[in-house]
Amino acid sequence: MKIATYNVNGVNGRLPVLLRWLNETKPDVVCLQELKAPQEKFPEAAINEAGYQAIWHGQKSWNGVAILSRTHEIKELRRVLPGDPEDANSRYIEAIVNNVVIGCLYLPNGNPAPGAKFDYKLAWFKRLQQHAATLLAHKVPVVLTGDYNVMPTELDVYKPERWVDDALFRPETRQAFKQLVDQGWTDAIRKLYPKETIYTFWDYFRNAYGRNAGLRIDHFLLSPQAAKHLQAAGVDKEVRGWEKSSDHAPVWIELSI
DNA sequence: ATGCCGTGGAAACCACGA
Repeated sequence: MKIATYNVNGVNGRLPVLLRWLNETKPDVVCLQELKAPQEKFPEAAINEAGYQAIWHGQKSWNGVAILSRTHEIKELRRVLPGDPEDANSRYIEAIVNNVVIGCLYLPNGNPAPGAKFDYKLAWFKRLQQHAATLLAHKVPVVLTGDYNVMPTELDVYKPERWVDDALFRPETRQAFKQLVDQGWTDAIRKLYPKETIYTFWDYFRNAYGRNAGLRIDHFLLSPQAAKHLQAAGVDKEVRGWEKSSDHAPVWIELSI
């Protein structure tokens, strides 16, 4: 079972790239973030045509998340992260696919920090920790994936010293990610590649992709019941070099399920 | 050190992203 995550940065503007990537790599399940489309503007027909069912939670202009499945039925569990009824951002959607719980998330950026946006990021992180603990307690295969907007360690940043005050790399942010992982989750990429420089995002400008000035911010966290099935993981880095690409590249794992 | 680029939506610029 191949599961992928891709921050598309606009699902309609990105549609040709998304469809080409789906057709070339054919993941079984795909989590999308930053749809940047209201609920009724999701390109469902084109996704279906490509062989995928989909559930999604859209939002005008910003955010928006979706789960696609090629081979198995999608049973939606929720489309809101619990813990704050006031939070109207579409940043979380969760479903069971092939007996695996798939949580698709778009964690807030949090800049500028400090400030209200950073406070929102940390509060969202706390809610995610609480919900993740609930998921772990079920002792079933769970895959929590998406754009975490966190570089967990210095190995995940091309120039760590330049990012120390940034919301994606501040000590509070890294600490929150570590607390989450320490509940018992496995960071799939780091489990298989503990020492390698692996990025999932490159800025649009300053030739960041050409210079490999990247960040690793899109992650797969696996519950123990999922982690024991982990076979492979990687980044479809070449997609970032395609015409009209997102600033993120797709990331994927393969489970023996 | 910096939104220098890119997207969407409103309106011919602005918010936002990381």
